Amino acid sequence: MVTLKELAKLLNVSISTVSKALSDSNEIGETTKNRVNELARELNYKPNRIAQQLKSSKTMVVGVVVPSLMNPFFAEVVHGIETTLDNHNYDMTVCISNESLEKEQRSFDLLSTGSVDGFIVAVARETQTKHSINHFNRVGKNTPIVMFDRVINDVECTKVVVDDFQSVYDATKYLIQEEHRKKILLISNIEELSVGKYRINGYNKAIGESGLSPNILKLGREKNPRTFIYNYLNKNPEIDAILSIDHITGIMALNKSKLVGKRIPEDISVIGFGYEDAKYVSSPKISVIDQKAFEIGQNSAELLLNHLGSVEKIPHKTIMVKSELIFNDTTQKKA
Amino acid sequence: MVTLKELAKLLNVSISTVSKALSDSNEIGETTKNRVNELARELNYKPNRIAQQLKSSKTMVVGVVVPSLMNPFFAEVVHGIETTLDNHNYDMTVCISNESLEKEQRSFDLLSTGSVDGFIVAVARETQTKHSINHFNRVGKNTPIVMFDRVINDVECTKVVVDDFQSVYDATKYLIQEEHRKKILLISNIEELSVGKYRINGYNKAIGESGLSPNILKLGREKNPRTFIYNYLNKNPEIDAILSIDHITGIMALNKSKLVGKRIPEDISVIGFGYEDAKYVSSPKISVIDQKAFEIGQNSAELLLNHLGSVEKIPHKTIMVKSELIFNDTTQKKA
DNA sequence: CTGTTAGCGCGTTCAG
DNA sequence: CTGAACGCGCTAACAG
Repeated sequence: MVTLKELAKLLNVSISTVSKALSDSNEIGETTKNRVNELARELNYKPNRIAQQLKSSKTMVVGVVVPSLMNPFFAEVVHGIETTLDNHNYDMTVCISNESLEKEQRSFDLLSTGSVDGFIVAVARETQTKHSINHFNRVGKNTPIVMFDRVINDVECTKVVVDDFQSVYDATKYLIQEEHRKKILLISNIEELSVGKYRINGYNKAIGESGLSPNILKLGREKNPRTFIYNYLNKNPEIDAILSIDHITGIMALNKSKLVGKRIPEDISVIGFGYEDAKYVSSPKISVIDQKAFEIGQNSAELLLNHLGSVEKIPHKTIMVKSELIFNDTTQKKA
Repeated sequence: MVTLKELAKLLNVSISTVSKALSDSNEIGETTKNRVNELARELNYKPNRIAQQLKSSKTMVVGVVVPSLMNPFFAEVVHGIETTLDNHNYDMTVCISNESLEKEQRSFDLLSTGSVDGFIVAVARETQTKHSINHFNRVGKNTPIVMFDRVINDVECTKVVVDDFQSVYDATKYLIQEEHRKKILLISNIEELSVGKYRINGYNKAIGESGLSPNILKLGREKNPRTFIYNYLNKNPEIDAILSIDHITGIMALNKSKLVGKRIPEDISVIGFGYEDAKYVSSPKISVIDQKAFEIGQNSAELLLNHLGSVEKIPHKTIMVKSELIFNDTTQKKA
């Protein structure tokens, strides 16, 4: 790596002259600037970012800590984050917590020692169930944190949440009022997460308001979710609508509905959750509550950059990204 | 952020004494060590990584440049990379090229100026079609590069490739010899990528050896691939097996086969490509050529770490990660 | 217009 | 056993 020092030596000028010349300071004469710039280009000089970071105590790097990248929702959020960060010349260090509290803590503690200017995080399952928040508070004192989707209310920081309650409430209402469904099954494998609870609450409220009775199938970490769903549908043929609150069980339920001989959407409506791409792998194309993952990522990054850009402390706020009920071919109303 | 200097001041000792005490140097007396360690813990002292990096000219960070994270194959590879890096206390900076040459170049040039110790990359589509390799050579002189999956032969670096040709050849042979299929359709949306071409070659060789005639459906960037597939299957009812060489069209074809009234796997066998999780969203569970994406990531990271760990130059090599034909429920042979 | 000096935070000689 | 001094590469205040 060629450094300022080398350039200075070769040109018989001082280091700071070179530095100033390269940053086009008006303290330096045209001729010297030209000499410097030419040699720099010739030798392909690039300032060492680490040294700049040490000097400025800014890294232009954001730490992104997510539970998984194999979950398409998180993958898309990260894509949104990257897009916005790139527009502002920031890089991102990605850590995958694997839903582990310990890993999440380690990532925060390591990166917070100068490696990043801020964090964007969706907290791990274990962190949420154990309600462990020390690492956030420890780090958050010096480094801004933005939480998205999986947030912890007790941590004071900026948050980007999904309208979990409302979106499921609305979808349930739709099934009741527009499609006149009577036996609506809610299906889930994330009932222990905060977002899962909000979504279930939305369902329960809508069901309660209509005098119907709830049917909830909680799969959790069930080993054979598909068999489980199949058996349930077989034993409960009166089910006339299925609403999934995660990105996978909706498609499973759709497939199993066909197997038990239901016509879709005539006999049974299906609404999935999470991301629009689900329609590519489902048949018929599944209708979904689209969480707008990309936007969530963009918003998270923008809010963080606001904090990084301003000198004084900005008050923390919580913004909500509205989901959209997208009608494809598993509901009676079509696109 | 608390620094060595602050600790030194509070304890009335010199900075270097604190530094040595914290690294448990035997130059320092027990009592001093204890005093230092206690205060350090109390004030939650953590060494500034940027300063360490500048000093050591090692960052313990790897740059990972991939075309996309929404493609589950790349998401899983990145997961594998992260797992291995984490075991060795490395972090990763992830850049998404979005298949753009310009973005890929920018990532390489920026990160190579001290930010990372090495790179792992799957080259962008545009880079591959334009065969632009200057940025790799420029950076590769000082910083080791590992390419995976989408590699460029002319660049001298370590490579991790998939047995694209062989895996598709074997799967085709299987369909011919074990299942006695006569009209095997190859379906693809990546025929312009190098890996796509290798896979098609594997198919053609197996077909040719058996005296059958090839049937290839190239979807490219087709807007309505599903309709396209449906129409094709309708017009060609003699098709008795489908082999997809990407991670998505196999599931589409499976769904459409059911729609045209085929029994699976009695009337028609389906083999998908890419990742085993595909079975969760397909019904019946799709049989696949599993690319071992996680292993590819692990291997890439390990090879890079070898280079980073050794002082002298290690010769570049190319390793191949073997895929596995996984039998689920869309082939006559079952798991 | 150019150079000297200092310092970001750390680790590591070398002197005492 | 402890401290002073230096340098990693860069920027910026301050002299000249």
